Amino acid sequence: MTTRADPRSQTLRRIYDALYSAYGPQHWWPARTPNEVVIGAILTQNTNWKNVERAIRSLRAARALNWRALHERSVDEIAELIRPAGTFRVKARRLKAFVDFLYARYEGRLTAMRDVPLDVLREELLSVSGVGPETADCILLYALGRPTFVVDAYTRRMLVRHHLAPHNADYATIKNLFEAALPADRALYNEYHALLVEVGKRHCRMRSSCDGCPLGRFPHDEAVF
DNA sequence: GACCAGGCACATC
DNA sequence: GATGTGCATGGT
Repeated sequence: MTTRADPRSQTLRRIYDALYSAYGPQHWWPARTPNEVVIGAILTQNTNWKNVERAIRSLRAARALNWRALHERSVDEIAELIRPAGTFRVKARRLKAFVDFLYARYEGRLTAMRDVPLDVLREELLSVSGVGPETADCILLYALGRPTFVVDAYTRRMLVRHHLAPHNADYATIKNLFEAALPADRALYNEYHALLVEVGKRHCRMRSSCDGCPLGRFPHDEAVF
């Protein structure tokens, strides 16, 4: 069991401070509305965010960037609109699965989820086809404002590089590492994840280097991913 | 032309 | 229950 007194917890808090000092507030998630957050969370699966933006613009131009439209349109129609996001047939099915769930359980409104306990809601989201742990946590944190830590590929890389987790640590283990180290604060979880993406994009992907990385003073390997 | 990007479901062992 | 594979675009 990890506790807040665990040296690793202290390191995770120091890493947050270092990232925040270096980059400042990130103003995440990059979406205009909670609905867009959910749609973006599904579209960004294994996909560069720029391609997601194209797909979201396409949906908006077709007046399909809302639950009613997605509920009424066919999977094939949605697929054509989101083509730039890649794996578009799969993602069209997943958007459809989510909107079907939203209508079946919450009258087609995210706001109707307001009074559902976090753990219950998380399980419900995970039961939707196409919503795995990361997508569920993105929805909970960024669309619904719930304090749940989002673990993505950058988060995992950072932890492995800095010897804070083994490369094969599963999602729940990594999530618990952060949640044990930090108070259950929505704004803090939001900012930390966003900062990890920023440092990851700059320093922790293929052909990037550790030069100038704000985490340089923390023990790490300069591995290439 | 190869490789990668803010995962997930499904098949198979 | 661990591991492998398909999905498919646009950028580098």
